[in-house]
Amino acid sequence: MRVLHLDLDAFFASVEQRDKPSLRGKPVIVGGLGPRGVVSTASYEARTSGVRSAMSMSEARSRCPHAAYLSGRFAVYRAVSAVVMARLRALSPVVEPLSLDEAFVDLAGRAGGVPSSVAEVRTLAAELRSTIVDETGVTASVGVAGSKLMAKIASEQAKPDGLVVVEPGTELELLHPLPIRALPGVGPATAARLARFGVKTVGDLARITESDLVDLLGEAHGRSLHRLSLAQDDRPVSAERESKSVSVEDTFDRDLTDPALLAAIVARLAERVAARLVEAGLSGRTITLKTRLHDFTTLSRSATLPAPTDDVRVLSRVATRLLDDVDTTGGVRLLGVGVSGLSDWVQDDLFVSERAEAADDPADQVEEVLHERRGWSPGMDVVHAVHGAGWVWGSGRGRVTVRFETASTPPGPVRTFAVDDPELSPAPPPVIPTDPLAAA
DNA sequence: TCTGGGGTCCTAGGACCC
DNA sequence: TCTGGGGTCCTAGGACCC
Repeated sequence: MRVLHLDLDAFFASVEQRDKPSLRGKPVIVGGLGPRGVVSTASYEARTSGVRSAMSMSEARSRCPHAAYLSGRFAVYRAVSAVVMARLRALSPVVEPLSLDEAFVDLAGRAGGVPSSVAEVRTLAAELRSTIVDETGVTASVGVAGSKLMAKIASEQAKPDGLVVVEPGTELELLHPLPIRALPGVGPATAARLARFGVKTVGDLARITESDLVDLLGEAHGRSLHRLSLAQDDRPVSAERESKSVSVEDTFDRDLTDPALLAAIVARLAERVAARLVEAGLSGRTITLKTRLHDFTTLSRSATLPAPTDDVRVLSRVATRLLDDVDTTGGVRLLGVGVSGLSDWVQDDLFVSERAEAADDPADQVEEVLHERRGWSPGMDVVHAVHGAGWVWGSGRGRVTVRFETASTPPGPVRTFAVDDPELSPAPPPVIPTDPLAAA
């Protein structure tokens, strides 16, 4: 019983009810209020009407027309969450937050060590829950067990405002009757696949051999679900997990088609990502553009730089270039820009700084320096003596791939050259369209 | 008016290297 | 000349989680 999982009940809605007494006892739904919003959190009163997280707001409104609909106050939720996490860290320093409203605690890191009896666990958890209500005004459900898997399942069983302790040896009797969706990693697609083999409960799953499960679901997924179905879970509670990507995305109230507008939006998203990177002291090598089309198909296009960057100009140039590879004529409902391959050092040195300061257009200079020092970087404009104007699509291992196109024929052909091809040289970038956003 | 925003992990194929 | 396997990096897509 060394792992504790805590989950705040209907967190966002509870905070709203706490701060506005007139909402108490009433259905409260927090989520996006625009035409394409979805439910983030529904209070228990709203759940009575069948409203659930991730449901479209339009459906929520038809199911529960009398609810209070709120867009959410994330700064407040973050502050409440910080109080809760601090309380957990006071219990044991080994705390792994999963989101604002959820965390694992490794009780082995506690001053008194792993509690030795169920009675001790109950006392500890009861004190924790009452402290949290006192300090924050919202209730928490807690599960305690020997593993992350069972602690999380226990807190789910405890909801709302309860406590479940799984005694050693009783795991399978709790686990096996549950639907497979109770296991982490079983979503709609996996559940549907397994249902075709008559697997509905975790107990059913436990009777499938590991090799059959691997054949059905793939190596990693098959093996891990096989183990979880037997309550075998030795994943450690990990306090410091480094982030692997940073991204920003926007869904538009209506589908957009104007290419200049789309390019300007991508540039703006890149600015937001860059700001987040700088704030976090991070930089990254791979830039990804995400595009969701009118029919909800989702595309991604990415390019990897020779060195990490947090420079808004580089991110913006590369991201807008990636957009050129996407056919947006049918309409776009979402655009996103992400950066991965993160480093916690910022790509910078005296050489780059001096050159950038001396330049009229620092973006050009940064690209030129990147080229001189590290090779061709994606998004860079180039000109080839034979093929004409193009831009760098990718590079590495002695080659550089260039996409050639004109305004009338995007996307054009892609050709590959040796990095030292004398016919190939950097070219001045085109003028970036200024502010068609005003037209939106 | 179906379907947000921020993430993580995995797979598969191709290029390239040894 | 043909055949080959392992490992890594990169890209694209998909499933999943809160």
